[in-house]
Amino acid sequence: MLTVSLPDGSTREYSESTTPGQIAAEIGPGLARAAMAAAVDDTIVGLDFVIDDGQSVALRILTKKDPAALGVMRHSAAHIMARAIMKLFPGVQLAFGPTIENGFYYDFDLEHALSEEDFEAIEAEMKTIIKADEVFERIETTRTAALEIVGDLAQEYKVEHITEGLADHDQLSFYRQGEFIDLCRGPHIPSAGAVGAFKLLSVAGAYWKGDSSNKQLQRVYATAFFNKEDLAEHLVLIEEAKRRDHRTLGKQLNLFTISPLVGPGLILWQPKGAIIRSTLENFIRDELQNRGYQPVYTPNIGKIDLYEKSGHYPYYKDSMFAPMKMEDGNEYILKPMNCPHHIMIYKANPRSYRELPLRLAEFGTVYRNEQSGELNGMTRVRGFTQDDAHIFCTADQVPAEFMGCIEMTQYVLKSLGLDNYRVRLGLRDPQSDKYVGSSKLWDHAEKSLIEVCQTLGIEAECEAGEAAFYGPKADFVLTDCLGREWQLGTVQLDYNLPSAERFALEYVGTDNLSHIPVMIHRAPLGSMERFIGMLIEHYAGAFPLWLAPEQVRVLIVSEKFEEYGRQVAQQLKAAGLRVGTDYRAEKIGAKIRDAQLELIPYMLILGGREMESGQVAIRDRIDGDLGAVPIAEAIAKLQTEIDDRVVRQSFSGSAGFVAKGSQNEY
RNA sequence: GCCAGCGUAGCUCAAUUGGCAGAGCAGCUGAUUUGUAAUCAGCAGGUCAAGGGUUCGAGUCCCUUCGCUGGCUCCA
Repeated sequence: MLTVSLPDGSTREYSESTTPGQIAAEIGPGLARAAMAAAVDDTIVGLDFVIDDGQSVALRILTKKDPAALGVMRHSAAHIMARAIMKLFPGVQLAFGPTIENGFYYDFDLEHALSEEDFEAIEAEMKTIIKADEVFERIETTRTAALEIVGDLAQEYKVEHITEGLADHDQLSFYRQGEFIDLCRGPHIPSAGAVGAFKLLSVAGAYWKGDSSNKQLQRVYATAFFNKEDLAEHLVLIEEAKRRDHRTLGKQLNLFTISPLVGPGLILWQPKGAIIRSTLENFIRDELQNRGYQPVYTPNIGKIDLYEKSGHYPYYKDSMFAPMKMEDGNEYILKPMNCPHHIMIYKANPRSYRELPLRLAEFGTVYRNEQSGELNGMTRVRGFTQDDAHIFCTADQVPAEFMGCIEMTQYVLKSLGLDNYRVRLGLRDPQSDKYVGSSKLWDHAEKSLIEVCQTLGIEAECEAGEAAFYGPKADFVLTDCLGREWQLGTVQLDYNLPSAERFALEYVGTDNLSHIPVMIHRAPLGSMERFIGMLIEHYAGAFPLWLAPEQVRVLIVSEKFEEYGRQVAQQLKAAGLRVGTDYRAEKIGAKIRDAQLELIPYMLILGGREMESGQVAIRDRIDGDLGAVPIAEAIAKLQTEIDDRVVRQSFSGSAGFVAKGSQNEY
């Protein structure tokens, strides 16, 4: 007896094995037509999946409306793409072709170097395949038979995959569609016709099995949807992301520039970008002071011996700028981290438990020689400034310090209108013994990390094995207004650098004995470069008033009012506002347009009426003309908005972009 | 670093099979004195990324280097 329960609560009984496809057909021809896949006890399967007799299962038929069906269809689309490419180019070797966040890719090894020029032909071929609407047929085989099949097809990568990756699978499956057959776990949609709309997006190199010592394959990225409208919507979001690209906006709005002559990956902050950065830095500086941090300054270079001692140099030599050799025999390097310098400040005095926690903060600029292919605008650079601090504390103080770090990050992000984030807790891999520090310390720390997140009501996910060898960590992952993820700030415990093997840090405890402190690295924003790069994209260049480089611009209706304009501008400046002026001999419409395009939050428009009444006409970037008010009133309005750090507008759509931010830089 | 693509004025982009390097915006000068998203005219602006080669002739074809883009690998 086979019992199948359906989402509506009803149950059906069968005397023998059956499939979701058959059950859907029984329920109704409409459902059978709409069915794409099924979920049996929450496992996604194809409609041809055999539900064995003698069990009791929950079944859901998945139609085009189910997000899970989209993933199934996209994988089928990957097969269709592979089939098309094999048809067009001889000697294609297939590697892997999985579904990803917003689409799918397939890795190929072929003689012809694929380029976007080939996309048209591939898409045309795919269209033909989809139109033919052939079924995806599942073929189950034994290992031996499977090896024979891929051997006959001369698919070397599949042979290797069966022999190695699938070594412990006795039973394997293939999917056949027309002449195309591919080793595949499935499931697939019933037939190709259900792929409503698709588009090839890009081609890129990718190493076989993600290992750079392996051969590089050609990866084609694409996406697919059940209907044209969804695809169009997705493409609009891709366009929106392009429009917000911080590299484009940074150039347009004169925020920063990169000069090949200065060097790739080295950011030159233009005055407008520098205002944003320094405003943000001042904000954080105030907050650090409130929270008991002490500012320190350390140089940009240090003797190589310092980094030998910390262990960084031997390990990260390749991604550091080469040492500078001096005539006296000493070698110096550009600092890739601030922590060893801060440690030396700690070590400059004998420390008592009474001084702990000692919190040393610095906007420290560090240099890392990132691989050239890795550089990207402000988000991946060779010189960057961390909003860094190191906390030296006792093991008992770790939970409170950790709590403080998280709270500060929460506060900072909230002040920027960044509400959508989660915390990723990197914990030990229980199998590994690579970790520094006693397991008692680790237990204590990991437990307190989890508890603090719970107390603060933060969405936290634990990832075993993601901890650094020297301590557990918490990374902030922010989702921006387009749904893209950015890895930003981090809090990391460190049992390594203070240890006797490294810097042998000490403090005298209440027991008058020497103890080793715990060190916490933390940076709520991560790097100023990456963070502001992200902010530019999140705000699409339209910064909230408190951060806007030019907060208000005075526009005069004609040159007759220039003198009045100067008076108004002077008053705004005196009130501490960042004011710009436009006294050009242009029509007011042109001046407004220019200010609008430069994303100036407020314009004050001055003509005869305003001059006579001592008023200003406020024009809001978002809401337009707000009418005339006395100057003092306009100033008060802007100041309130600045003091409250109001974030007025940020596009909020859910593009579901893939998390492409690289890892944090600690 | 690797694979692929790209590089023309400050910016966005043209330039036919290899045949006189162009436009809009921005800039400068002048005129205009303007009421809520573009006033008009003139001027100036280039080692076509750099270097080498093929050719009667190269922005265009080939090679090398640099830079950028999309990915991969890496990321304290």
